[in-house]
Amino acid sequence: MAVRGAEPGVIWARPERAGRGPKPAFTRADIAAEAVRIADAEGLDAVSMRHVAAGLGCGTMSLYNYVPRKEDLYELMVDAVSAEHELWEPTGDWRADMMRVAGQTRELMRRHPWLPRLMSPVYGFSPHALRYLEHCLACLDPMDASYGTKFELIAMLNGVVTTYVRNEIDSAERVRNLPWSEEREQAVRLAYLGGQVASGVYPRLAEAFTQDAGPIDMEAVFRRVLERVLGGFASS
Amino acid sequence: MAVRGAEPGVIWARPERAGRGPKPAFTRADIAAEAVRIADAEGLDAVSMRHVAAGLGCGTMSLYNYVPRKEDLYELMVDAVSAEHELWEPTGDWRADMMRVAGQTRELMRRHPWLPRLMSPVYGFSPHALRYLEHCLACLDPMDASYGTKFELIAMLNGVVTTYVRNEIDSAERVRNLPWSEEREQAVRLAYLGGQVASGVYPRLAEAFTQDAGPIDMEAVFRRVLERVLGGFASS
DNA sequence: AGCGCACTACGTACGGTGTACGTAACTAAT
DNA sequence: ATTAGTTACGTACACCGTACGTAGTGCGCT
Repeated sequence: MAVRGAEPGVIWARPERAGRGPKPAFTRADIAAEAVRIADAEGLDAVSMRHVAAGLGCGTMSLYNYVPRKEDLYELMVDAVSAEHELWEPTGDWRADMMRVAGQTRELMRRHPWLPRLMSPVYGFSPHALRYLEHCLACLDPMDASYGTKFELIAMLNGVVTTYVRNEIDSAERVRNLPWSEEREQAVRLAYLGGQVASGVYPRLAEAFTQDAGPIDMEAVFRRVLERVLGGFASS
Repeated sequence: MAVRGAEPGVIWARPERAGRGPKPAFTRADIAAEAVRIADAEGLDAVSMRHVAAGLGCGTMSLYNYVPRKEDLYELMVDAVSAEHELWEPTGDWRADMMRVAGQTRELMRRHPWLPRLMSPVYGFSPHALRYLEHCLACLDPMDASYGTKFELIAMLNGVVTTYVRNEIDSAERVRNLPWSEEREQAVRLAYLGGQVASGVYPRLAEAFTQDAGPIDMEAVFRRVLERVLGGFASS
């Protein structure tokens, strides 16, 4: 009888293929690809064990031979798309390089809108994540700082990008999924907000809302915020 | 017959009490408090409509009179604990004040470890969130910047704190929940990581791991990172 | 005063989820 | 050839969110 999930931790630690029984019908890559396909097409919530198994053309429980828990399936997915990170020869300008890294991460998340929800530093040690980390460190070679500081910078940058893109995506998705129209939703929200602000309890918010009427250039905000973060690290 | 969820958006827009029928048995605050109690005691996953209803001593479906969708229950929870934010008279030193805000947010999230998972800027307009925002703006009065920049700063700070605390909590929770021992888990992870790093494909990672042997002072890291972010905004 | 209606309350039911467990087929090592 | 470890997968369980129907309640209007 199989060990059935008694093994600890990291899925990457166990060999993909055990020597003994009949040869597996799928690779981890197959499974990850199918899960990613589903998530891209129908959203993360559509990624269920049954659904993925059906997509692969096998029984639901067969999946558990490859993936001990659903969490591990998520980990496979994150690793799979992390492979899309394009790596390049560092230019020597670490700030520019890190900006480029951030931009790529952002593009990655836009291609796979479910990524931010799964991004957690706990998943930080998959093979492709290691490649990515090494690449970041290479870009940071010219930076005069300890590895500790560099890790802080990388974690920070990832965190900021994740948070930022998550906002973008979540609001967009929420608007798309709601049954009533976007205008109706926005009208209700604005009416409520206006009412609250008009109460006089929030004078600064009130002032800000009369002031900031124009639409905001998200692209510019993104770049500016990142520049600031990098600036914070450069000065030290 | 009741309207049954055909109303759009924000739960805060609809009045807590309608004039017509029998008076509701609970307030939103009651419901939020119960949900928070459960989440604190048994984790966010234990917060189900059935569970909350049982805790309140009413039928499951009765909850839907107060809370159109589960997402709104989450929104109530976030607002409820946001009330714990202590507000003070700004000191005039906006960097110090914002550091204090961040520290409080962190404490809040440690008291309610499920908070980071629910924190999303989409929930940014609950009554207590507005209070919090106004307070931040008050702290930022001495800062020479547009409201746009100030909002960017606040969002950024929240994002960083959330990301940071989420790491702390998620890793802790993961370790606590796993059936095998922490040492075994860490041993497996380290063995795997060591093997990967020893392959020679990640020279910088290898160097970093031989170097950074000591335990890291999370408190110091937290403060340092925040200082950097604030520094990035101060210089502009 | 009394009618009607908007509201509360709540049981039932449906379609979904993750996954524990039992069983049968298969193959590599002994 | 035997056997032990693996793969495959169907069944079953305990949960989830919530659509819907129905009964009771009391405010607002006529």
